Amino acid sequence: MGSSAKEEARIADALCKAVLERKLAPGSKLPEEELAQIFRSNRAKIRRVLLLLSRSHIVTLEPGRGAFVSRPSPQEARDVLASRRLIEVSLLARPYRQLSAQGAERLRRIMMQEAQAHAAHDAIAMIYLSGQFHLTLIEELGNKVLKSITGELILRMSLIITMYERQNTTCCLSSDHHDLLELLGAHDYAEASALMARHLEGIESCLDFHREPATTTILSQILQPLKD
Amino acid sequence: MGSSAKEEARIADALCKAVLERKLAPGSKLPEEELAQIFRSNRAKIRRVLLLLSRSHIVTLEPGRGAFVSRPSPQEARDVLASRRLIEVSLLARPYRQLSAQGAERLRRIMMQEAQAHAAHDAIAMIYLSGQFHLTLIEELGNKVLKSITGELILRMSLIITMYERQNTTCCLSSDHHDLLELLGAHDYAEASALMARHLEGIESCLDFHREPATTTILSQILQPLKD
DNA sequence: TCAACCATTATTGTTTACAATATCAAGCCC
DNA sequence: GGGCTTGATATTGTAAACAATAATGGTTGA
Repeated sequence: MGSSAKEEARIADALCKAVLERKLAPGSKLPEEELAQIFRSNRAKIRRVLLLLSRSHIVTLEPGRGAFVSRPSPQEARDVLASRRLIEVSLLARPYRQLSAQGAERLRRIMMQEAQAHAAHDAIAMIYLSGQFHLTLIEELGNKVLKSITGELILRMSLIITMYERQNTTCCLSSDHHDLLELLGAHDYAEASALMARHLEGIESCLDFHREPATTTILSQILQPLKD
Repeated sequence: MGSSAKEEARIADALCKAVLERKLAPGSKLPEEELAQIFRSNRAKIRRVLLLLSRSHIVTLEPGRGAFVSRPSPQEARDVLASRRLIEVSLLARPYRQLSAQGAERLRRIMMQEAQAHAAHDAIAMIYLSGQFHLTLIEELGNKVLKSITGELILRMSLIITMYERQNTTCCLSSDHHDLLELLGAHDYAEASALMARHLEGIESCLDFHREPATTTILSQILQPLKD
């Protein structure tokens, strides 16, 4: 059975989800044996997953020392942010196609879930849904390749925000998503693009690259609930 | 010694180079044992390389059947082309920084090599240098993340062109690179961006997605000279 | 008391052999 | 004769044992 790829995808997704939800802090060690136990897998599969994640810059492999959750440098962080800005802002300014009725509906549905998560003070759900909103937008106005590229950038942004976020800041204004959808419904892409630029700059303004955070974080209880 | 990563990078680079130079046709089978012999390596390393290349969409792993050079579908091809166009055209329109004197010098050097390759009718060198020109441009006006993203897209474009190129067409007008550099030297980014759009559209117009090409290609003699 | 050194332990990296699967060819039935 | 089944072969996939390396802790000597 070719279920091995599926199982590895499951493990990789669980790790990515943990990164996305800010549970796995940058710098955390990822011991192979321990991960194998947590996911009821074996070292070989874990090893392949870590190799793939290292290619996505989510994990850093240090030869002889093992795998760690990546700690993007300030420069890398700036580059990731700027790249994402370029893609999303430019796509909105000149989308490959108009936003369809179904597309608008998909986005509206996500936005409503965001509102629910906001009301429930579910920060984790809000982070996830915010990403989904952006990715769906890109898929609707752009294509799957851009979506996959941006998906990786969003994942890296999670690490960046975890490392460099200022205290007492409330990032990710979900009200922007509402306004964005309204502009897109009116096919005012120029204004939507400008709003997206402000939206992303808003996120960036919450970051402070001067403080070198001591994100030595630990693991097993945090990952334990992921195994199912 | 941590030389294993280096060796795997060497093998991956050789395979990518072969794809770039259109020597490895899409659909070609990549048997692990044979690759191990060609590169004087072992199956385990080859296996890791193929896994990584599959993540870059250069190689497709079919469970139980092995690794093949990817055959991008017409839809994937269109998406890759459009994504690259978005990134390069947008970056030129609003670069992160002005083109520096050193940057212009780097580009000029590549362009001169292109002219030499053109004079020598060295098609392979021309393909490689054209890619280098675009990547250097992105690094100078943008950043390393965008460069790496575009590098992967260019690699995928090689597969696409191999599969869908019309007969008797001369793609990649190197004269465009000359004009581009001139516009950038004058800091006329709007015009440079427009030229880049035409340049990339020119490449796309050489493609024909209707013909399903029988690119069942073979391997060992083609890869043999790569082993050194 | 602290620092350097050495032995121990744990973790990673590699190789090997083995199991599973797909491919191919011949034979057989229709 | 064509297509299907069946066995042989080759290739991929997996597991386990082994080797190498880095982290750990304790000892020794100043």
